Amino acid sequence: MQLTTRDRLLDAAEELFATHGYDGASLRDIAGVAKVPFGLATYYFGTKEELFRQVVARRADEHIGEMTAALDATVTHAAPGPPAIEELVRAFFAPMVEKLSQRGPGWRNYMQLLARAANIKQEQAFLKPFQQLYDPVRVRFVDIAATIYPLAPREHVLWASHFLNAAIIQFIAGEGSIDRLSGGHCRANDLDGIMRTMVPYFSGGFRALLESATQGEN
Amino acid sequence: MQLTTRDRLLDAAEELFATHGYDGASLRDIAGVAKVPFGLATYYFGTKEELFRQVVARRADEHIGEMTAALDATVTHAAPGPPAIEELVRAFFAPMVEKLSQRGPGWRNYMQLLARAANIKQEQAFLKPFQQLYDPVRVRFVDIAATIYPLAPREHVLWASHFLNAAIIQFIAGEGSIDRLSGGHCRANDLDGIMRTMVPYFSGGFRALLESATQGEN
DNA sequence: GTCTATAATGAGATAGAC
DNA sequence: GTCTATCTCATTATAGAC
Repeated sequence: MQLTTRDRLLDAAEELFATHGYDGASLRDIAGVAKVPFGLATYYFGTKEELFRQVVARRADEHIGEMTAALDATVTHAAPGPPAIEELVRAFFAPMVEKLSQRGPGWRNYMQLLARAANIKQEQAFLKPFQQLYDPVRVRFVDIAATIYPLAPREHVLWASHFLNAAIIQFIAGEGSIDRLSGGHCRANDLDGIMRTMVPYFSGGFRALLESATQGEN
Repeated sequence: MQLTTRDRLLDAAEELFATHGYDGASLRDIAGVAKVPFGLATYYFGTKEELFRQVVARRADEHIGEMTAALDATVTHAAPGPPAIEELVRAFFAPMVEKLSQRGPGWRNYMQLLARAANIKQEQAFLKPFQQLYDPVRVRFVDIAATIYPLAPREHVLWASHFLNAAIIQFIAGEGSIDRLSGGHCRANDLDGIMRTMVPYFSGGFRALLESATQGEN
C-alpha cells in the first residue's frame, strides 16, 4: 500500500519534531526524510505551525481516549469499592508503554514528541492548547486516586500524581540514558521489565505518602 | 557592582537557552536580553556552541560537586552501616530543589537548561559530553542505594534510581504544570512542600521495589 | 490540482572601523 | 582591545509553471 504524500510528510515531521525539537527540525529536512520535494510542506499545510498541529491532532484523540478508558476500567472493575492503587498505576502507564514499544515507529515518535512538548514555557503559544489537551485525563487520574485515599489531603494526592506523570514523561523523553548508565543491563524498550518495576515502585510511593492518612496539612 | 559584558551575555544565554531551547534562542535575542550590541556574542565566544558550553561550564562543577558531597555525607554520617533510604533520597533532591528555589534566577535557569538538555538524541553532538558529566554522580547514587539493598538485583536498583532521576528532571523542566493542574493548590516553588512529599514518596518506592529482596530475576 | 523556482527574512560568522 | 557594518547561508513562505 502506497502512503499519500501528505501522510509521508506527517510521518517525517513526527519523526524530526520528536528527535530535533520544533525549532531544530526544518521544513527542508522534513521534506527530505519524506522524500518529497521541498515546498510541498507549505503547499499541504500552509505553515510549519499548522503542520505541527496536524501531527499532534492525528493521534491525540486516540491516545487520550485509550488512557481515559483504561482509567475508567479500573473503577468499573473494582466497583463498588475503589480500585487497588496498583491497578490504577498500571492503567496509567500501560497505554503509554505499549505505544512506546509495540505500535511501530510512528507512535513511538509521537510519544517522544509529546514528552518533549510537555516542558514548554512562554514561547510557542501555539503549543499550549496541545499541552492542555492532556489535562483532563490527568485530573481523572487524580480524582480516582483521591477515592482510594479519601483521608489524604488533596495536595498530597496531586503531588503524588504529578511525580508519577513526571517520571513517565521523562522516562520517554530521556530514552537511552538508562541503557548507557546501566552498561546495557537495563533496556528502555524492555516492556515487561518496565512494568514489573514501575508499578510496584510508584504504588509504593502512593502508599508511603498517602496511607498515613491523618497527618494532615500543618 | 557592574557585571561585565561577558557575564551579562552568559546570563542572558542561560535564560534563553533554558526557556527557548538551544535552537530556539538566537544570538540576536541573547544579545538583546543582555542589552549588548549583537556581534559581541561571537566576539567573546566565537561560536554559539562555545557560548553554550561556557554557560554550562560556569556551573556544572559546582553543582556536581555539591551533589556528590551530599551523597557522600549520608554515607559517612551513617557509617559503619548504610544510610537510611530517606537520607539518600533527600541528599539527592535537596541540592537541586534548593538551587531551583533559593539561589536566584541564574541557578534556576541553569537547572531548567539542564533538565531540557537531559533528553537530546542524535543531534547536537556537542551536548553529549555535557549529558555525561552527570553520569558519575548518578552512578554514585546507584552504588550507595545498592549498599542499602544488598540482596536486590542491580537491575532493580538501577530502575528505581532512574525513576527518581526522571521525576526530578521532569519536575524541573515541566515547572508550572502542577500549579495549573491543581488550580493553585500546589506550587512548584514551594520548597518545603516538595521535600515533604518527594522524600517519603520515593523512599516508599525504593522500599516497595527493593525490600522484597529475594524475588530475584526470573 | 501538483509541483517548482523565486523572494524575503533572519540566522551565524567575519572583516574591518574606532 | 571593543565594537559595528557587512557577508554568506539557511530558513519559511509565495507566486507562478506544469
